[in-house]
Amino acid sequence: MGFTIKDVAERAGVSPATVSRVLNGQQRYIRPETRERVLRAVQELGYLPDRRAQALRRRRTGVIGVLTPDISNPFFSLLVRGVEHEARAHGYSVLICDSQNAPEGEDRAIDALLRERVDGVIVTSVRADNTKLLKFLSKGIALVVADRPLTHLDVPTVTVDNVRDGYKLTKHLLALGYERLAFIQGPPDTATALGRWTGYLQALREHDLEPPKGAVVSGDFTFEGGYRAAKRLLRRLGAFDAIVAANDLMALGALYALRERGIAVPDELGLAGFDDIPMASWVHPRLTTVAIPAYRIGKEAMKLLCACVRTDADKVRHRVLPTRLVVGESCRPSRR
Amino acid sequence: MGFTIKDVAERAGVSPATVSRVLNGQQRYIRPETRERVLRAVQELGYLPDRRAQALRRRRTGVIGVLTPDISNPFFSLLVRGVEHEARAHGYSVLICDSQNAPEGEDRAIDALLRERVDGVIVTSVRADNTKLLKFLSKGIALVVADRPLTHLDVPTVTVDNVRDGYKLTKHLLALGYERLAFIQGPPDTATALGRWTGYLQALREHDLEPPKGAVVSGDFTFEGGYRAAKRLLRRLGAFDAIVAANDLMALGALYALRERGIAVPDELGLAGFDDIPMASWVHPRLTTVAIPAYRIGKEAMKLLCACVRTDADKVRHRVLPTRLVVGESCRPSRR
DNA sequence: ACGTTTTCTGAAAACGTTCTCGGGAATCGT
DNA sequence: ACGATTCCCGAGAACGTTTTCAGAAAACGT
Repeated sequence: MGFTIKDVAERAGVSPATVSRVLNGQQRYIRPETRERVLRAVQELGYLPDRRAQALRRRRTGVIGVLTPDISNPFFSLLVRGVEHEARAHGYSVLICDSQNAPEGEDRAIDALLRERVDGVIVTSVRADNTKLLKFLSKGIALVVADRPLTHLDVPTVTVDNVRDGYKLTKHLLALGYERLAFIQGPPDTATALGRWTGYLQALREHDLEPPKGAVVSGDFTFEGGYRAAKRLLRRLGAFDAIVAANDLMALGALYALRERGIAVPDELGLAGFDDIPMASWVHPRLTTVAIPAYRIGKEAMKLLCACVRTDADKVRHRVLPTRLVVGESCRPSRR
Repeated sequence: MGFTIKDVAERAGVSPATVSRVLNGQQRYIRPETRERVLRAVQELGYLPDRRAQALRRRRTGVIGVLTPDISNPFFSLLVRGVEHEARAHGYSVLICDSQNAPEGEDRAIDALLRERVDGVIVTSVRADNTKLLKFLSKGIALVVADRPLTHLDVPTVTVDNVRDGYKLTKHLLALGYERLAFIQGPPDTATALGRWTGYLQALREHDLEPPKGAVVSGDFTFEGGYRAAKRLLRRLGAFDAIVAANDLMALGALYALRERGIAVPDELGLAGFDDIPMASWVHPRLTTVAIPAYRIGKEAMKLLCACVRTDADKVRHRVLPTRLVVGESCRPSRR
C-alpha cells in the first residue's frame, strides 16, 4: 500500500539512512551514483515521506496554526490567504482552525492546535482576554496576534489603529454634514469593535455631539447581524441621518434592510463601514469605508512568526499598519 | 516544555501503557482508583496526546482532506463547511487544500495530502480528468468526489445534474420571453461548466434557437472574470437580451459591469446565474439563479466517505441531489 | 485448599522517520 | 609506502504513542 523509506532503501540497495540523507538535500558526502539510484527508486515507487513520522523525529512539524473567528467572513479569508502565501514561502503549511465566533469553539481549537504540536500560531481571538492562549507560550510555541490585540498578553502583534480609524471615518461623515450618526456595534469583547466605537465617540465629542438616543445597536460582524440591527434601527427612523456599522459585512446587511424598506442610500440616509472587503466595491452605491489591509496583516504576522521561531529572542515587536479612507458613494457629498 | 505520556505515567505512579488505556476509554480492566490517579495527573500537567505519534502507531490519522479549487468562492466555502460539520460528528478533523484553480496547484495539493497520510479525501477537481487522483485509490485511501464528476474514475460521487439545471434555467428565461441569451462560460475543463452549457444548448435547440453570434464568452468562475467577460459582451450590445453566467459569482461581476455602463437590470437586460450563493440574495435586483445545495453536497460527501472507510466494500454509490430554481428580480416577468 | 477464571498492570515491540556515531574505503601528503 | 585526512555509508538509538503478551493478584468454583 503505502511505501516506506525501507522499501526505497531495499530497492536502491542502500540503507534507510542513506535514503533519508539524499532526500533531505544533504549535498556532500553522497556518491553521485548512489544518489542517482536512490532517486530512481523514489521515483519508481512514487514514495512520499510520512510527514507525521518526520515531525516526530525532527522536533518540529513544519505546520503553523491560524486561529480565526470566522473563515467565511471575507476579511479573515483574505487575512488567512496572506498568511498562507508567506508561510509557503518559508516552507510551512498552515492549519486553519475556525472558532465559529464562539469562545468554546476557540478553546476547542486551541486544544486541537496543541495536540497537533504546531510550531507556531497566528491568532485573531474572539475574546480580547483569552488566558488559554498562555498555553502556547508555556509550551514554547511561538505566538503572534493579528488584527485583534489582546489585553493581558504582551506578544508580537500586527494590527491597525482602530480608534484612529473610527475617528477618521466619523470625522469624514461629520465633515460631509451628517450630524446624527447611528452606530451598529460589533461583538463587545473584541478590541476591533471597541476601538472603532471609541474613535467614533471621540470624534463626536470633538463636535459636541452625542450618539443619537436609541440609535446605537449591537451586532455580531455578520451580514445577517447587520440586517437585523438595521431593522431595529429603522424603528427609530428620523432619529439619525446616517448609519455607521463596525464592519462592512454588517453595513451590507444594513444596506439590504434599507433597500427592503425603500430607503435610498445616500439620498435619505448615509451608510459607512470598515474593512473594504471586496464586496464593498461590488454593491451600489459603493460603500464608504476604511480599508484595512487584511492580506498584508496576515503576511506581516507570518513574517513576525518566522522571526520569533528563528531568533527566540522574544523582543516583542508590534506593527501597526496604515489604513486608508475609501470615499464611496454611500454618503452624499455634502449637506445643503 | 511539552509533557509526554511518560511524564503523566511517572506522576501517577503507573506505566505509560496504563495511561494510554485510561485515555483511550478502555473501560474494563482498570481499577477505578488507578483511573482516578491517572486522570488527575493528566489534569494537573495539562497533558494533551501528540496526534502525530498517535497517528503513527494506530494506522490511521483521523484526518480527512478536502481538495477545493477556490476556498474564497462562497460556494466552496459552504461546501467545506458541510464537510466539516459532518466530519466533526464522526471524530475526523479536516485538512483543507486549495488548488487556487490551477492544475499545478492541484497536483501539489494531492502530494501534500498523500504525505499527510489522510484517511480519506473529498475532492472537487479543477480538471475532470486528473489521473493523479488514482494515487489515492492505489494507496487504499478512500476517495469521494463532490460537485464535479470525473470522467475517468468510477468512485462515489455527490453531484447535481448540471445539464438539467442549465436546461431548467434557460427554459425559464425563454418562457419569460427572452430570445437571445448571451452566455458567460466557466472553465472549459470542469464538468459543472460544461454541463450547464450543454443544458443551455439543449433548451435553445428545443426552441429552434442558437446562441447569439459573438455573445458567448469565457470566464473563470470568479467575480473579476465575470466582470471582464461582461465588458467583452457589451461590445456586442444589442445582439442579446439577457446574460446567463455559468455561476453566480460571475453573474455578480457582470451585474457590476452593467451598472457601471448604466444598463438597467432587468429592464434593459436580463441576468441569471447558478449556485444561489448568499450574495445572490444580497444584491439588487435579487439574482435569478438555480440553487445548488453546496452545504448538503459537502455533508453527503462526508457521509459517503465514512461509509467507504468503514465497509471497504467499494460499491460505488452516486448521489444526485435536487436543485431549485430561484426566481429573483434580475429577469423581467414577461416580455410584451 | 487448590485449580481456574477473571482483573488488572507493566515490559517491550512496533509505527516511519532522522541523526549521531563510528568504521571502512579512497585520497592525500610526504 | 604509510599515517592522516577526507568521503561515503550503515547500525542503531531516538521521537511519543498504542498494543500485544504475559504475568501477578484477586475472585471464584468445587
